[in-house]
Amino acid sequence: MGRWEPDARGRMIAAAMELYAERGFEQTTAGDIAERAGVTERTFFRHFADKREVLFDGSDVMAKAVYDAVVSAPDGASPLDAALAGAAATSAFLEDRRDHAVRRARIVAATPSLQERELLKMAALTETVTEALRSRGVEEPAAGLAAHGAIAVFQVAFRRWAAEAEPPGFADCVADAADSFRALC
Amino acid sequence: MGRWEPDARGRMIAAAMELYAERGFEQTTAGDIAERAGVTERTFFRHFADKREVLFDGSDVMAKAVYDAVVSAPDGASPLDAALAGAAATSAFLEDRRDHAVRRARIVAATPSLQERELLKMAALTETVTEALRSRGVEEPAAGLAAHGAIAVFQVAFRRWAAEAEPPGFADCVADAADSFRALC
DNA sequence: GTCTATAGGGCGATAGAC
DNA sequence: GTCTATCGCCCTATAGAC
Repeated sequence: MGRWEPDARGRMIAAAMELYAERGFEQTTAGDIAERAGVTERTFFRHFADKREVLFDGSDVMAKAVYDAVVSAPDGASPLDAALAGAAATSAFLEDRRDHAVRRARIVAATPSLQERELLKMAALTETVTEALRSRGVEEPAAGLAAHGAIAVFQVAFRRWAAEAEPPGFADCVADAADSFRALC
Repeated sequence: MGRWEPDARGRMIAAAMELYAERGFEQTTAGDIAERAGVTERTFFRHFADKREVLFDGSDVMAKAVYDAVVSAPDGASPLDAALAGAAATSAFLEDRRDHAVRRARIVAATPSLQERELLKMAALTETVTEALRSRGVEEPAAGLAAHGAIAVFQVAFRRWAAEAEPPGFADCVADAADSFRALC
């Protein structure tokens, strides 16, 4: 056992989730989070660029997995199918954490400033999928449009998965949303 | 002529565009903008909720036009076609202001925090289109997915229209992007 | 760790329009 | 007189600099 309690980062994330849920994002100061986590305010800002970022830990790990899933989709897959393979890959990060995902989504939905950050991450993910498609030889504008479509499918799937009392698995929600998307055209 | 110069709001918007372009968003304080516009910092914040919002004046007027266009699309139009009518309606706000739109887009693209706000407006616009589709009797998830598709088409169309040296009209860019989108499925 | 500039909210005073 | 825009000063928290 070292000089500090272990997992300061995890404690800060947990403390932030609690406080944002209890009293709201704006009513929570960085100092409040640090205090509950047993660190100084300065330590909080060394781990997280800003107060929002604490709710987006690990989003680049998921982005990497999405990229790999798109790149390694079957050779014959259409641009849309390859992009949708990326959407499906997110289920590994959500399937067994529904409670946490729903609580987090509730906090984000209640706070415009957190929605903005979430949308920026989604836009970055769209860019990631676009890049992965281009590495498969897909040209613009098809690459960008297929990526946007896959992200829309993901969002619609997540909303249903979070809202329903007894939802099917997340992967099934993605598959259903993908079918609805294909039916559009 | 009264005590104050008229159109303080317009002067603040112009001053902000200039300063954000000259020295960047972060390097510009609200006081700088206010000073150049001949008002106090406090007046700036009375007109705009925050430093970002000054670049999004009139976005709700456009949202209203988009809503109306979707609602009044032909009776037989598919959900996607109705949503795309909304995307086409934005051309009235852009067609004759390419220079301004491009300068503004350049500033936004250079600043993550402005991108976040832009994405929030786009998400709100997606919600607007979704609502308009629902008022036409379109059910979820088709409404949300068609709305996302139309917004993607808009964004792809805008990017091309802004990037090309001698682009066709914005309406043509939307039509071309819509064709590419339909080809996805 | 300390120090500081800036964002952005609260509030009362003031000056004009009506 | 009322209503509204602007001002000026006070405040705290964020987040960057040192």
